[in-house]
Amino acid sequence: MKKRATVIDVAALAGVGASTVSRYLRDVRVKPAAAKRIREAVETLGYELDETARALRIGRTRTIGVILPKISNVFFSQAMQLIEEDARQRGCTVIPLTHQDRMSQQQDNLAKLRRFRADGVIITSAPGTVAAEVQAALPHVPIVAFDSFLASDIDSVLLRNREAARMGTEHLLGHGYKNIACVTGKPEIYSFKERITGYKEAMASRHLTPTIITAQDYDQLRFVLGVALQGKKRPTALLSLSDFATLNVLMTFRELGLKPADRLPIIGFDDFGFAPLVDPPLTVIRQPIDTMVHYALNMLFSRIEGSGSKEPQSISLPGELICRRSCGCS
Amino acid sequence: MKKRATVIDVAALAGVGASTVSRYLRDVRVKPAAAKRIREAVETLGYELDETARALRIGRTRTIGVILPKISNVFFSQAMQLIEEDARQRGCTVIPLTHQDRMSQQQDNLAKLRRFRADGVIITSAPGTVAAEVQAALPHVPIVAFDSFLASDIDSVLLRNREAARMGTEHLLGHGYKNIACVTGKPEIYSFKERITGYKEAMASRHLTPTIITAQDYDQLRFVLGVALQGKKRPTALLSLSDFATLNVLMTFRELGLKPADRLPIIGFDDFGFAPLVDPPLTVIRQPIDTMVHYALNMLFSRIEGSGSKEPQSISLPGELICRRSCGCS
DNA sequence: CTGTTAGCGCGTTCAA
DNA sequence: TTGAACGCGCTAACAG
Repeated sequence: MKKRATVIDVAALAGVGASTVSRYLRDVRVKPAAAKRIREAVETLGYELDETARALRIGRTRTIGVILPKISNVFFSQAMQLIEEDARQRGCTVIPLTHQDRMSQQQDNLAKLRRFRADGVIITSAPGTVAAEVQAALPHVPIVAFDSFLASDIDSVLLRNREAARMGTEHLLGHGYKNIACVTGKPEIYSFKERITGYKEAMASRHLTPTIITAQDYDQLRFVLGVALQGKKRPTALLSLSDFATLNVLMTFRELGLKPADRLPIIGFDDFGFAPLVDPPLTVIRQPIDTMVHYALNMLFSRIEGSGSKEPQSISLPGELICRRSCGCS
Repeated sequence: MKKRATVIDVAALAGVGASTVSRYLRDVRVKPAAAKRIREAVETLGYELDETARALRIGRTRTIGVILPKISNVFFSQAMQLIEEDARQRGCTVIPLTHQDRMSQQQDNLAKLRRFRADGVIITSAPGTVAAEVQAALPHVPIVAFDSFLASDIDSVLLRNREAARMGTEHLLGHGYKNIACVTGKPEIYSFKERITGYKEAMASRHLTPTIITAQDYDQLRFVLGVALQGKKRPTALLSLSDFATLNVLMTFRELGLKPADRLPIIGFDDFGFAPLVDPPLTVIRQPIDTMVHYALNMLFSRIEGSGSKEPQSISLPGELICRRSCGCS
């Protein structure tokens, strides 16, 4: 079991000093003859840079942390995929950490990133998060909030949640539905809160009373939905704030034995593979995930590289209404 | 901008030696009085261990790499979620690296894990992978193959793919369908290859001719499917080897304007949220993802801790047929 | 049980 | 341009 080669071994074999090897590895000018010998030495020894040693020395780990509620979720798994690809192209690795909407777990995540000296972090914060605490937990580490907002002095990129929810609600109103209910899990989550506001705004503009159907967990949500859909003042259309909420609505339709024709018109958030395949095909509000990730990483890396120590900015992108038939359009 | 505290700072403030602090941090016995002073010093200085320095010193990073085709995929995103949770409980962090079924990208991933000194790796290898190369790329690093097989001397955990595909096919045969076609993307992927074999075995046992409907990318698959479903000798039932393939089959049904009643009976792999909601509800073969992840991490960590330097083992778990209606069951 | 000391592998002075 | 020497923050060996 021979040990792995170090710069010193390479230096010895190439007949140069260790620092010359170091320079060569970092693309600093080195005399061509030396460079050639070093290259050969690296080759024969199978030398490979040790990132942990480099990290200790220069204080940068080439690692970014991603704190999010859950990876197994269409929206976040797509975001993670894009983040990983982007980070890879920049020579960085990604550390995903989930908090499952629990503050204590988010604190653990922050502490872990501190110990691992992440160069930057992207965070979709848990409900109840205090911006200052996050800031304090990661001193001098660039942070960008993703799909959530922390404070005006922290970069963020998100969907124009209120506007998107208003758009969806108004589309339904345009079809003549009045008694539109809004269904969502965990209404204390930032983006849901915003969407609820947008929905209420749209309802208020027509002097209609908003109805929020919600529950802490999804089993309970299904129960509440069942009750609401069979009640006397049952809604005539639904705005669902997430793919998961939509799934539960459709499950409830099914459990209630509602035929496609008898199902309530519905618009959901997030476009996912099976949206066109349910009956009737689902009208959704799509989030521009790729653009969101793109902006988020650009902002993060420009902070990390210190190049742009400009004003913190908050980028918000519009949702796109993808009309299929569940909203009442033909 | 004050610098972060180090063990030395803590030691000085507590009036002890640096190694005592180190011992305290690692839960090695320290005199209670000293422990108390150290605890206070840590508190007032806001000291936090530097994992990069520790990693350099002890040669372990408390990090495991996960190489997989793509995160945005129901199966893998669920697996990643479970891996992250499990690793967190063991005090480790996870580095996900995707290869998108490309060998060159997989090589890059392996090299990256080598530079970052990952303590272990879980890999769903790209088609064409040579076990020895992976082995050589990560000398002395425990590896476990997940949802793929590398070599008999490398731990692995996978679905009993052949058996599962046979079971699905036989279920369809039991309903009286003869001309069953198997649809899949990238048939060179390990688990698909195995499933194809299982399908063929089942067909052969009844002296029936197998038909594989496949294509390199999914747009093309949809085209091929369209042709196959309208041809003269069109199949009377379908076995779909992945959720993504199933999605494309259903899309094709839709593009062809087939009414639910006219759709071919189908059994798919992977149970996903919307499976019960398509029309007719989808019969699927569920993979026990949680159990698979559980075994994989147990094996990996027992190698990392060196406790069990026992024989390499290959664990294979049965799939579960979840009968809904798309298979012809009522 | 504790403190002192010597590196882990690298990048970075600084003098040559 | 280059090499020697030092130190990033931590743990392990050793002597007390």
